Amino acid sequence: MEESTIEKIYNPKDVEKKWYQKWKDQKCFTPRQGDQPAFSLIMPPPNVTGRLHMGHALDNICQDILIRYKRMKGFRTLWIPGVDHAGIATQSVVEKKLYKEQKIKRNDIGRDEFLKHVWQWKEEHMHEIIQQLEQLGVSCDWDYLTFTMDSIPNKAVRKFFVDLYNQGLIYQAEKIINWDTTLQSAISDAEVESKEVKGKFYYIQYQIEGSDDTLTIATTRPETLFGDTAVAVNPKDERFSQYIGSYAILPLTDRKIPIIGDEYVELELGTGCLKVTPGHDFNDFEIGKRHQLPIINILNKDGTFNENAAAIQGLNVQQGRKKTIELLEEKKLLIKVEDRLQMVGHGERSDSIIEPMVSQQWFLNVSDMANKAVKAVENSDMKFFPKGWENTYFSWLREPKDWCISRQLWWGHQIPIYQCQSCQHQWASEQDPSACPNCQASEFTQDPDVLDTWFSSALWPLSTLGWPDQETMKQKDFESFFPTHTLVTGFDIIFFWVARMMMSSLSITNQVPFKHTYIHGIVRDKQGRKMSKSLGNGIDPLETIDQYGCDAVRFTLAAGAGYNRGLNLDPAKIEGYRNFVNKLWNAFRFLSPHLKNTDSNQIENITSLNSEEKWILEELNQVIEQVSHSIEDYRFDDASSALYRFIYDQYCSWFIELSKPILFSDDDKAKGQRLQVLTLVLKDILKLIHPITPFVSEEIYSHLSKNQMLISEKYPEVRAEFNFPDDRFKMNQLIEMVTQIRNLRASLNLKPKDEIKAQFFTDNQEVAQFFYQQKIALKDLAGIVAATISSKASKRPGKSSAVATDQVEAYVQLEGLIDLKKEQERLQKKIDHLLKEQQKFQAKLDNPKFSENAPEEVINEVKEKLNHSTLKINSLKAALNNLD
RNA sequence: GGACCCUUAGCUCAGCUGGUUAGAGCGCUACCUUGACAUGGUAGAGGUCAGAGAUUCGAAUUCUCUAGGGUCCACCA
Repeated sequence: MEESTIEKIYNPKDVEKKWYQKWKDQKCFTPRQGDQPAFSLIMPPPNVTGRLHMGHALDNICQDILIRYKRMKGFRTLWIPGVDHAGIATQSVVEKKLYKEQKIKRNDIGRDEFLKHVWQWKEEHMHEIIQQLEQLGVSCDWDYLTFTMDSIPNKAVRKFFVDLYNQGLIYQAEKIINWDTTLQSAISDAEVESKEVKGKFYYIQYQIEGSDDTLTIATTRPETLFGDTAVAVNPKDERFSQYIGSYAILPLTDRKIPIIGDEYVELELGTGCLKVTPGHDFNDFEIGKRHQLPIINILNKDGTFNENAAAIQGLNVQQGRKKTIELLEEKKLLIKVEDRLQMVGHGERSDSIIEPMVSQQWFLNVSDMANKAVKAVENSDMKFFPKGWENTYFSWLREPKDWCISRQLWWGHQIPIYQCQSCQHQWASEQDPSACPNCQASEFTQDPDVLDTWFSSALWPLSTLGWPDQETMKQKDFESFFPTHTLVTGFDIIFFWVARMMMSSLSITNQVPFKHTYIHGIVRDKQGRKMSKSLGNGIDPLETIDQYGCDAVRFTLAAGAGYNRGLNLDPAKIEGYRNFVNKLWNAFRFLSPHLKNTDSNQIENITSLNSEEKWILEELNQVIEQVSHSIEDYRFDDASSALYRFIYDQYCSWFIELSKPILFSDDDKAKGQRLQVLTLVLKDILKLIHPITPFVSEEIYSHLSKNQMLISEKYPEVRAEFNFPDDRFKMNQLIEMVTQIRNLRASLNLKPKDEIKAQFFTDNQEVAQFFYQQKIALKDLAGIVAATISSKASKRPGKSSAVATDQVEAYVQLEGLIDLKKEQERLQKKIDHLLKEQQKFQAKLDNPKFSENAPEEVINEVKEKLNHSTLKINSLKAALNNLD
């Protein structure tokens, strides 16, 4: 034992710092050597720009629980941490900073110079996010720390890209894409969120060429008419089909555009006439393809109108719309305007309205990969927990669209496509080339675009283990650790990330990147609302750790993480678990003065154990079983609550309380034995709970075990020799009896200090003997002095209150204190309640259909219950009769 | 428009393949500074498991419908 004083209130701050440093220094997070099976995880890399939020905390804590558990189970564990370069986010942070501090825009200094600034920024800030991760207590192997733009990931990206290019799966094309006018880049379909926006439906009149007839067109985007190249009607529409083949005069311009027939147009929608803008609408683009319509681009990259929309050139979309309406009104071509709710695409990152635009981009054809990825889940090579999430996964992968992978940014993996300036040959290359492979000319240019950040993320399980560099793969032991075991993440990135890792890994290695995917819920506030800046309801994990301690936060998140979709976080909960951590601390604090030689992990003489000792060991077995199962099933909630109950109720409230008289007695033998049990159970508790609350458990353990750190201990297993069902039964009788007597005392308004005399009656010899041994406990816990135990044949005392379990009756004599009438009522009420129960069971058994159909187990169970309530009823009835 | 999920104590939630006297934490009430812990102890109140119907010997649990809430996907001009 250390001599230092043990504080009354557990103080997490110093403890956390101390142990994290020790674990790191002693390489506890590094996979151990040997031939044990491997277990590996990859950390979803947080953005280098970010600050950790509760979602990160939950995600990482679940992983840490798994890795600590498996490590203690003897696996060769590896958890690989990483940080994401987050193309868009980082580039804009640095852009803003440069402008703010030096009034420099990126175009002023050029690409290379700008990237130097970004790298510098990254060097300065990456450690911040790592430090935040460390505060969560994560036991990942920092030697494996990977940044998504490190040279190995870059090699991985280039190799994957070049292979796909050479297979013809990556291609360049002029297609309609989502254009983010703020970022001035293309983004993928997955990065567009539709949001409901209040808009208007404008009805515009078009003149038909060479006729007095007009067509009315309804649109939400009148300003795009400058890019229109047709009017479409449904050929089946009798109102308009006659016009197909004629031309309409496009208002505000001098152009005439064909009126075409296309099945896509719906009869009931709008006016039944559709303006077709192939350059700025996904559907119109398709219609345009079918009818070989020309494409007119009317927007600049920043979202203002260009010369093709001369009347509104230079205006942004909002202004352009207003101006267009004014012009139409002047010409009396605007028939009417209606309010309308519509879904409009917004950029995930920038939140600005996405403009569909036709542009030259790189695409990846994912059909085959997606197919493989679907099959891998269908045949359970990879399993989702909870299973339901595979639907989300399938829905994305079963209708794959080509992935737009190029981004008009500077920060990211530059596309490894080169073009020769003399022969125009285009090729993809894993290394920076020195000459054109076609004509050997040394003048060539690299495609300026970078790849979607998710393209490198898709390779994360491979690149973090060194792929494709053979040397590094060996050094990182790719062989052992790939495929990884479990991916832990949120459902919001099932298709962004999970699906894409599956696709790339299957395509490269023919193996799944991980065998399980555990999807946890989204952390929300107490009322179930998303945490957001605008609502101001965010809970910062680091502040919370500062306030309550890391273990309390970890336990709270673990207790909330199961198979649910949301985790509503209430600070009151964290406080509650802070108290629980303190409870554990105080259990240790109570024991510590009694502990001398605590390094023993043995019970010297199992046969000499008494019933309560056997009971706690039996209960220990139960909790070991339950916690292990729950963690393996990703039911961290079940694991936490099993531990909570065992520690709080079984260990602290009963076992420690029952141990007090022995520890304060002079019976050295009994004391020694009891301490062995107390210590063994406490040590197992610490081992069991360590994955969830690593700090407090390690701290306490350091007082109990001199040589070994808890993090490297072996996880408890169920011990066959601790199987004591009979003692469990006896102990439960005692617990029930004590509880009932306390209840009786409360109903009689007795003060805690008031002592009572009791007579027990039972025909169960075992229980009788046990109660006899527990005289002191009965005094301490129920305030009973002078108890006697006799058989049920004996005469019951008069003027007494009584309580009963199914085995034991207790009569409490309280001369003068008992109001006979009240007591009668109390007993009658109990009896009535039990009678109802009894009738229910009896009715079941009397029902012939029940006994015919129900399995024997169930029937026996009901019989047993009937028997219990009958026994109790008889006891209480006797007590009632005995009252007067 | 499709798909999925939720509705159990005042609050936040467990309740697995149908058989419990329907549970936990917080909150609440009463009493307690008993030599680990007031970040504590003991006891208690509180639920016709959203509603209706069906299957069954038996439904919080399975099925159908209704009402309310949520999430994701979708190009409805």
